[in-house]
Amino acid sequence: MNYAGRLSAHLPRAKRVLMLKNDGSILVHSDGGSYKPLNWMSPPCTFAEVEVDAEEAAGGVTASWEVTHKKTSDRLVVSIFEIFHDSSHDLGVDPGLIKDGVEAHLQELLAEQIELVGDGHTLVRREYMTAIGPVDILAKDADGGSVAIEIKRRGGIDGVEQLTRYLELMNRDPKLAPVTGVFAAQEIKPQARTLAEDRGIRCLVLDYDTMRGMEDLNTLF
Amino acid sequence: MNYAGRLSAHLPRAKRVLMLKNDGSILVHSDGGSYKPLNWMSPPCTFAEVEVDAEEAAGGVTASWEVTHKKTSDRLVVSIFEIFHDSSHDLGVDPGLIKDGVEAHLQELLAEQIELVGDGHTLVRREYMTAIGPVDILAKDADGGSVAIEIKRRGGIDGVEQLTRYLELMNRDPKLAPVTGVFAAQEIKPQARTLAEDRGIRCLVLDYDTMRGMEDLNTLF
DNA sequence: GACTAAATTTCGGTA
DNA sequence: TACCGAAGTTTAGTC
Repeated sequence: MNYAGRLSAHLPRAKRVLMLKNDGSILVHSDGGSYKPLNWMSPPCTFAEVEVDAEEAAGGVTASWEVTHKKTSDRLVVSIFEIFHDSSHDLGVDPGLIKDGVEAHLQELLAEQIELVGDGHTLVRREYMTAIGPVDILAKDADGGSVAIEIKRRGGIDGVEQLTRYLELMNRDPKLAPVTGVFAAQEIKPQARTLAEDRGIRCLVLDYDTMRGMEDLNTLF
Repeated sequence: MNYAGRLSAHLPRAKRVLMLKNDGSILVHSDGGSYKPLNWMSPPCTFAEVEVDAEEAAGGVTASWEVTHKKTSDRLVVSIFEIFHDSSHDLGVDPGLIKDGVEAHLQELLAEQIELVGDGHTLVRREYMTAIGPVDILAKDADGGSVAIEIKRRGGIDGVEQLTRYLELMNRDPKLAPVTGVFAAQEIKPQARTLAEDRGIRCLVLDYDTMRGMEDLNTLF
């Protein structure tokens, strides 16, 4: 199997699972690893069975598939030696996945429990818009100073950079300045913490389960 | 189907393709989209068939699977209503994919053709280590000034941020300072270009095919 | 449609 | 093993 497109890749002959989807896309899976296939072609693409030339046939190839992307020039060529099993099914339209409990939920919880950021803090608003994008939470501290909060599930350097950009911009606005920053995440990487604290940004580790428990209490009483 | 772990997710009843790998992991695919499954459990994990209780059985559930992660508490519960087709195969160990032509190759080519950055430029070294990570290429310009080059396949804002961090640090080093920055990519997003130029970082669009052609010429002569 | 940021990211390399 | 950055990332949301 050979792929040519954004890179070139070759996959040696072996027993594999090929999944052909209804939109012409194809996945080539091995018996391990995570959900990422060894090789694939994303839709929109077209599937075509091509003639096997004499040389290939002599090498044991019984069929050859060519899957080409409709927009880019990406191309995947599959050489079939032997088919151990073949099965086709009509699946119909999928109702889709319902998710719950991602970053948005963390943001919601922290907005409700803004005192976790510090005593006397009050919520101004969630998704406070700036020229370069929305700040997750804007709050005020006990002294009335602005506090910009960036929330992440896992806090890395990129999140600190993002918050730094917001702070830089917001501090140019005389109605808001001075604005301090809080970097809140379920888990904060050491390098991100170092960078944040070096820039005067406070770090806050969030316990999702505890916060959810608090919410349940608030609902009860 | 219900997943509880890093988030909670529910997948309504529908006809789907379930792939059970040898390591106990499971993928749930629909008939469209890209290679990412609707739901899954990554290895290492254990697969177990559990008893169907009376209520579920009354609702049409014929089998129930529970896939649990071995380290985290992630759990995926699959309720089987009907099996349209079932097939099992031993795939053996996979030889794996051979890749060629990624960012590393771009870096290699630009190091060989460093004059593309500017007349009189010379290579100092690739993967120049700093305290916060390796700079892709360190070079010197015609006047002997240091030049830090960050290479990306597709140049976005995050790449500019990365280079900015390196430049900030390197300019504190009297042996290197002043260090100028070059942001090199096959494609540079307009917003990334604006940000880079605003910070005095030069942008350089690389033509992979041309550079590869040059390499072929260098190999010939 | 272009671009940004998140992802149950996964994957590979390095300290 | 932990951490960081790239990925043929994919995906979702916003402008």
